[in-house]
Amino acid sequence: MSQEGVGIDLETSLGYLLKEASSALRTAMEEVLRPLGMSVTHYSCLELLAQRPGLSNSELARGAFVTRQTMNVLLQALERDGYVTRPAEAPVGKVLPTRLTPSGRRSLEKASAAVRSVEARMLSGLTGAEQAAAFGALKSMIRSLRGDDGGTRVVP
Amino acid sequence: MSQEGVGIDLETSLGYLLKEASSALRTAMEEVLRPLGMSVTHYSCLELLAQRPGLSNSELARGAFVTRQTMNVLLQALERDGYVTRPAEAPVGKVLPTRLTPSGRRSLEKASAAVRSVEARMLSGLTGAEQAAAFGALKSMIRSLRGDDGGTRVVP
DNA sequence: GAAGCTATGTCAGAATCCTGACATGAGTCA
DNA sequence: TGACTCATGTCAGGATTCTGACATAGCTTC
Repeated sequence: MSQEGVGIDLETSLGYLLKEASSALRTAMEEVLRPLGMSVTHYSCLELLAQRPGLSNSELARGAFVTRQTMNVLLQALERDGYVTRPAEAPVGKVLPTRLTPSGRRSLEKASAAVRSVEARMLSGLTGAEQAAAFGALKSMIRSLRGDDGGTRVVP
Repeated sequence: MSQEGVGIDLETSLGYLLKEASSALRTAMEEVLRPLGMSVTHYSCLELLAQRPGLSNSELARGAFVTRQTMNVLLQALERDGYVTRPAEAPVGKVLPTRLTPSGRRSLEKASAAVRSVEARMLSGLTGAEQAAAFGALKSMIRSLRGDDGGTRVVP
């Protein structure tokens, strides 16, 4: 069957499959994070800070694939609840380096374990070689879509 | 370096890479669709209808990864602008089968060509074998995340 | 036939996220 | 030094999407 020349064949489109996989992953993450009272963006922010302490608001936003404004309101809430800290004044420029508090680190631990189990389930049907191949393919797709090979990356 | 046992290593996480690739694809699609006055969901709806005429509102929502309510407001706008048609009364049950109008089909043609070029660019650095491997890996991930192998699929 | 379950279309309200805009600080170049 | 460009943090408004809820239709089971 396929298509008669017009349109994109959704059954064989890697783009559609990419969206489908990403959607399924997000749904699965939401399911395990909801009992912890945490959203995906919420978790992403904490995980980023655990690996790169001192990240700025804008860098966190890029790393979590949201805008600066969205990350800003999230950070204000996290700061109010005592999960992260930001200096009152910027040590240099306008950048406010953010750090996890012990409370934030504790909160992240449970969430991270939950997300790790989701990722393990996602990869359960793949061999190590297949995972490596998928990794390389995704890297290539991102590079091609972005146009340039360089660019600012929060997670290189 | 990597991680000291805690958390997910974002540099090697396939989940993070999946989100990154999906985000890059969405951004690229938005860029080419904006000049046509079309959003990604807008385009997805039209493309789905071109391949599966008579799809219902709920089925379109599942295929475009949004809720029924979101697709409903979109369909009302598309119907008002003459891109799709729905019968005033359901021929059977409550399901209203939706179809593209000639105007909608014309509108889709340009958008589809633009999206096709984005997908081609995305895959430009991959061989056919690599694309096939990525396809299989993504299929496996989706199957594992969903838990069951069956389930209702709009695009099988 | 009646009861129960699921799925659909739709409405209303709320939460989320983004676009636009502004002032400020750092780096670059003449 | 001064002008220019770029990035950052932040505020306000608006657009988009989701959650919750309702009535209804079909299917299954008794």
